[in-house]
Amino acid sequence: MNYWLMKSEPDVFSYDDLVERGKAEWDGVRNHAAQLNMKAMRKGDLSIFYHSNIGVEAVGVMEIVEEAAPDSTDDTGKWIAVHVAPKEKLPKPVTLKTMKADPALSGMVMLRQSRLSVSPLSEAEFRHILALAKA
DNA sequence: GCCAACGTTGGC
DNA sequence: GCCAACGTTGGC
Repeated sequence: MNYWLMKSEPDVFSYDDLVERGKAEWDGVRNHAAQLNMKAMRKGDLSIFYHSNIGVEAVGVMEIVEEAAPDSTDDTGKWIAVHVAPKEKLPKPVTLKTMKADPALSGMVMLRQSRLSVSPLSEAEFRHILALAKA
């Protein structure tokens, strides 16, 4: 099982929107590195849902429920998307500031490449973020 | 609103 | 194939 972190601007699509919908296509990703990460996702993988721009914090956990398939918002046929479903809302959001300040998370890909919208997490990083959310 | 990081485009 | 110009993302 692998772990991921995916970003969305909450005024466009928030974790609560995902909860309301129950299941959603993670579409609109137009970056090759992020696409490669999505192609590597397997059913059952878990991902942190992160709110960029507004909030700037990890807010929930979601599960990959369908692996890479053509992005329905793309008419060139070049881009893929996965489907996700909400798993757990974090009891307390974990802010970017907190993650940056935590030595246990210093290797996080997202911290090193802030513009990458879909990035991998190690199992230790994933568990650590959950622990921070419950502290 | 500004700016840094970085991806893409296009001229050569 | 290089690199300058430009656009976008995302934090502050």
